[in-house]
Amino acid sequence: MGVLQAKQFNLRLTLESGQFFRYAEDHGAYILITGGKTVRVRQEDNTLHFSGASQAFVERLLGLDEGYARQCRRLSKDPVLAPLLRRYRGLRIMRQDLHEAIIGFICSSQSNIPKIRMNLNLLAQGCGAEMDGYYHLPKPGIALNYDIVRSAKTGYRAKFIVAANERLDPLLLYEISAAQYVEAHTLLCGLPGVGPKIADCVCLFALGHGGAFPVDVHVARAMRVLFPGEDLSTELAIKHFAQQRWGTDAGLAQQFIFQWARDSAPAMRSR
DNA sequence: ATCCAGGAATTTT
DNA sequence: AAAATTCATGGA
Repeated sequence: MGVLQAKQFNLRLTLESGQFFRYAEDHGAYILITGGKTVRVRQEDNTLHFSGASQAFVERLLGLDEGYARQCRRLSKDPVLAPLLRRYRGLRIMRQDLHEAIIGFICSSQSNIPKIRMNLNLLAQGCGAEMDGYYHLPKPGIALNYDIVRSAKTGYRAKFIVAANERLDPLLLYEISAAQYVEAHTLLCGLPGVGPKIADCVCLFALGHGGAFPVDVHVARAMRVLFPGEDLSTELAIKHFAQQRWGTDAGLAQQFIFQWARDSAPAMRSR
């Protein structure tokens, strides 16, 4: 058990913003099933009650480091972003387990959040690592059975998940985590089923590379609405524009833009 | 029924 | 090199 103060933090918004999939709801609290721990977290205003892991583990996972206020202050100077920051104040970037994030985001290709969560739940159950009544994803070095991955309804992604998992030994995982942003992105893109978008998701949500800017179909649409007149013809052009405009805060900006795009999806459907 | 979903790999211009 | 097609599956 533990208690910590967390100002400018919204647990629900952060967990349900599409960056993290291994959680379950339980009577107003969240169970986070990650990193070999089953963590229970509940927020009351600026107070966070937690159990199942150390305070340091919880703070790292949820992105509760200093620096958020400064990042928000810098991004608020952008008149386009300022209203989004006000609306979604407390939305943070998590720092997840690298191996779990890679598997999770391979599942994310051409999918949706509820289905990704279902895939990972089935995969964890199929691999059988139960703890505290919850099933955890297999750790690095545990070979994945293709039929089990396939039976998790991962579709055409199953072979990528198995093949990527084969390559993800502790040494490669360490090299990825120790690398700078661009090199980490390159290494990740070398994995089966990992392209530039998923590599940026991993860089941002697991490795803490604040300049990473994953461009999915929603963010691309939103960027073209928010910045008409700019050359945002390709995903790469959008990413470069964002990195030039927001630098190492680009990733946080992306998270606000993605949230806004989700909320206003119907209105943008015809773009 | 038909279409789309936080893309990437493969094949075809 | 750029553009089109394919890849499973669940939900609307």
